Formats: sequence, structure tokens, C-alpha cells
Amino acid sequence: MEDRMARTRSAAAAQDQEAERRPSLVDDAYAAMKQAIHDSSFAPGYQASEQEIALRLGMSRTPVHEAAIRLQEDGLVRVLPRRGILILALAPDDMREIYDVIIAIEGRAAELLAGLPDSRRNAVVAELAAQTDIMAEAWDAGDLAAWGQADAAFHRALVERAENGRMTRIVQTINDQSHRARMLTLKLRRELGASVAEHRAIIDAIRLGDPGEAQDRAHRHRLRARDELLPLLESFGLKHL
Amino acid sequence: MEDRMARTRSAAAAQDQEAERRPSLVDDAYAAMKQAIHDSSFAPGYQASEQEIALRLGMSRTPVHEAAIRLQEDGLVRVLPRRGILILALAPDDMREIYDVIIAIEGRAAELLAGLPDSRRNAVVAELAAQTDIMAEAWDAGDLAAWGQADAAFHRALVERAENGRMTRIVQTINDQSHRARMLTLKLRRELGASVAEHRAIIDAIRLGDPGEAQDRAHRHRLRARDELLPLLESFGLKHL
DNA sequence: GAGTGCCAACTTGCATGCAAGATGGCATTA
DNA sequence: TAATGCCATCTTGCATGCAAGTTGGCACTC
Repeated sequence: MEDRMARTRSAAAAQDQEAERRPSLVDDAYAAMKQAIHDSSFAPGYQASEQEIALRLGMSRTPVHEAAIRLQEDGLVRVLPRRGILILALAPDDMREIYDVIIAIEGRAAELLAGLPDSRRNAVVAELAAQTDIMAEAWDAGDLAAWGQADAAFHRALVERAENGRMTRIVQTINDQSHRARMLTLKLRRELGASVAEHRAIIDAIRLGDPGEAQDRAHRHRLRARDELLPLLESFGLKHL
Repeated sequence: MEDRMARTRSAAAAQDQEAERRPSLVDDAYAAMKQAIHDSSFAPGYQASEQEIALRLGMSRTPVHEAAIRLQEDGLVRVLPRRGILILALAPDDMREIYDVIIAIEGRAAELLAGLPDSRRNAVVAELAAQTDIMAEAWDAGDLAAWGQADAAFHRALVERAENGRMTRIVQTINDQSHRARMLTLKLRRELGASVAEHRAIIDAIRLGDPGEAQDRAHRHRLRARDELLPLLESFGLKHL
């Protein structure tokens, strides 16, 4: 009986709203292409034909075309009328734009978190602190991959716990755009150690319930990271990546 | 003769880069549907069939379907597999999210503007001041439409002059989402007069080159507007709009 | 009368056909 | 040899066909 009710309820929910519809071919194409761009199987500047991609994915042109529209909306490719799909490159100026967006969004998120009521704020603080601890350990152990994962988790939590779906989505989109750059720079950067201290400063401000200070700390953290990254990229002559 | 030149010029531009390609049927469908949503010909909650829209626009289902994908990416509709296109409604909670995004982005934009070198900063200040003056005049004249236009122009300039394409795009998308709400609330709000003073405070901070103050002023301006709007919407029982 | 199941009508997902735009190379000319 | 123009080829924009999923109503049962 409960069983039937449960099934009915979830079926209704699925119909109603947050349907986890099983992936369509369009979804497959979208995921495959995004993956290919992330791991540089599709290098920036490469001009692919929909036909060719469709063939490789074993589907017709239609779902590939529709996925390309979504990727264009995400800023990852450009669909050139009658000339194919162009994989977009990232210039240093794009990184400047991207960092400004992140500074804006994460700053506001930190501010919002610091304004939460005590109980929820403490839960958030605990989560952020846990990730930062993992970072510190990974740093000591020289485990760059673990460091990167925990850093990503910290920043993801920072935004997601502010419970603003639009802010979360914006940050995700922009992280997708800069994915290649992040992978590259993780290896280039020398000053990863500073992040732990800065994360803890952000956490402290949130713990104390000081929105202005939280915003400012988050702000400065990203600003410093950007100011270290951009010259690095330019000195390596990376006009586009 | 002029005709031939014009054609040649536009053709070259189209090939080159920032192509203003002549609108495809997909573009037409996208514009028409967005327009219909904005002026509520498609009311929120309405479930349209692609076939029907295609018929009305005099095209086949394909371009309508592709336009629907873009509108979904914009957060204006939801494409329900095999059930049609659902026009999304806006709940008060969505307005909260939207305002937080605007606060974040405009705050950062104001900060960036205040950090510009003198000459460019002065140009920006002049532009912002001009729009605010128009607002003051419109306010005195009781011309609500003019007030709204100048207010929109002020906020658009605030973001666009920061020269960050991604921030501009984000704000545009979010403004599209809240278009209906803005049209409605323009008539409901009583305290539009305060905006002029707040705009001038933002402008002053930019003129003085004080990034922190500029950010804070922009921040507070939107926060006040939000805090006046949300209760208003809820008191009117507008669960969705 | 309430509940159940079946079916016809409708809707989209995806494949494919066709036409028009874009491109690169080859032939032609000076 | 360098420049020009034409054409075969490739590529997408869009229409349409078909199949599968969804829905609402009607008949049937109890």
C-alpha cells in the first residue's frame, strides 16, 4: 500500500516538475561534445562538421545540431551558418571577464551565507572548513589532484549553500568555460598554499556572521588568484587556450 | 550602384567575424516567442505545442523547436518531452534570486567603473548622470514610461561600461526573465523618487574613484528596491506572474 | 456510481531529403 | 607566373515522415 502510494507520488512528481527524464540523444551529444572540449579532443580553433560528429556518435545530424545550440548558449562553441561548429578559444581577456563574474557571485554568496541564522550557518561553516582541511592535508602531502578537488568543492559549496539556483548555474557555466584553463594553471601555479589561509579567513567571517567582511574576504581571495594567474598565462605566451 | 556596394560590404562583414547574419527562421521564432512571453500573449503556465506555434508563424516545427531550446536555456520556458512547451511563471522566490544576481553583478560593475582611469571614468559619470537627470525630469512630469526607460538605461550603462561581455549577457538574460514583473511593478511602486538620489550617490562614488563605496551604494540601491518590491508582490497575492 | 482498462488522437524525438550558401581547386587568361 | 572566375563538392537550414510516448475519454465491470 505504502509502496503503491510512493510509486504514485514519485510518478506524479516526475511528470509534474523535476523530471529526471532518461537522457535523449541530444543529451548524449551535448555531454559527449562538452567532454571532448574539456579534454581537448576538440582543440580550440578546430572547426567540426555536424555530419562528422554525428557519424562518430552514431546518430543523425539533428541531435548534434541541437546540442551545438546549447553549447553555443554556454559559450563553448560558435555555430557558423553553413560552415560548421567552431570550438572557441579562451584569451587572457576572457579570463579577466570570468574572474570578475566569479568575484561578483562568490562575494554575494559569502555575504548571504554570513547572514544566515545560526544553525544553518554553522552547518555551512563546518562543510567549508572540512574541505579546507582536506586542502591543507593535500598540500602537505603534495597531492595536487586532491588539492584541486577540495578547492573546487569549497567553492562549489560556497555558492550552492547560498541557495540561489541562478547563481549556481552561472558559476557552473563559467567554470565549464574556464575548465581547460584551470586544468592547465593548476600545474603552473606555485602559491597554492596561500589559499588555505584565505579560505579560513572567509570561513571565520561567515562564522562570526559578518556579511561585509565575508564578501570582502571572498572578493580578495579571487582577486589575488586572478592577479597571479593572468601574468603567468601571458608570460607563457598563451594568447589563447 | 549603392545597392551593390552595400551588398558587398555586408557580405564581407558577415564572413569576417561578428557576423550580423541575416535572421534565420530560428531567430525569427526565438524573437517572436520571446516577444509573446514578454507581452503575455503566452501567459505563464500556458502549454503550447510546437506544431501550433509553427503554424502561427508560418514555418515548420524544426525552427520552433530550436528556438524553444534557446528559450529554455534562457530560463523562459521549459520543454517537456513529448508534451510541449511550458511558459514558466515567476514566483517571489525567483525574484529574490534575480535580485541577488543583479546585486552581485551591478555591485562589481560599479566597483570596476570607480577604478577606471580618469578620462574614461568621467565619460561614464557623464553618461550615468545624464540618464539620472532624465529620470528626475520624468519624475517631476509624472511620466512613468520615460522614468522607466531612463532607469533601464542607467542600469544598462552601469553594467555595459564595465566592458565585461559576460556580465552584460548575464544581466540581460536575467532582465528578460523578470521583464513581466518589472512592467507590473513599475505601476505598483510608490517610491520611485528615492532612486534618483541613490543613483546620484552611486555616481558620486564613481566620480571620486572610490570602488568600495561605489560597490556598496549600488548594492544598497538594489537591496532597497528589492525589499520594497517583494512584500508588495506578496501582499497582492502574486504567487506567480 | 465508482473504478478500471483500452484505444484513438496528439505530441514530440529523431532521421532524412532537398535546396541554397560556402569553399577550394582547376582551367583560363594575360 | 600571377590573377581571375567558374564549378564540383561539402555543409548546413529547414521541411517532413515515421515511430514511440502521453493523454483524455469512453465503454465495461462490479
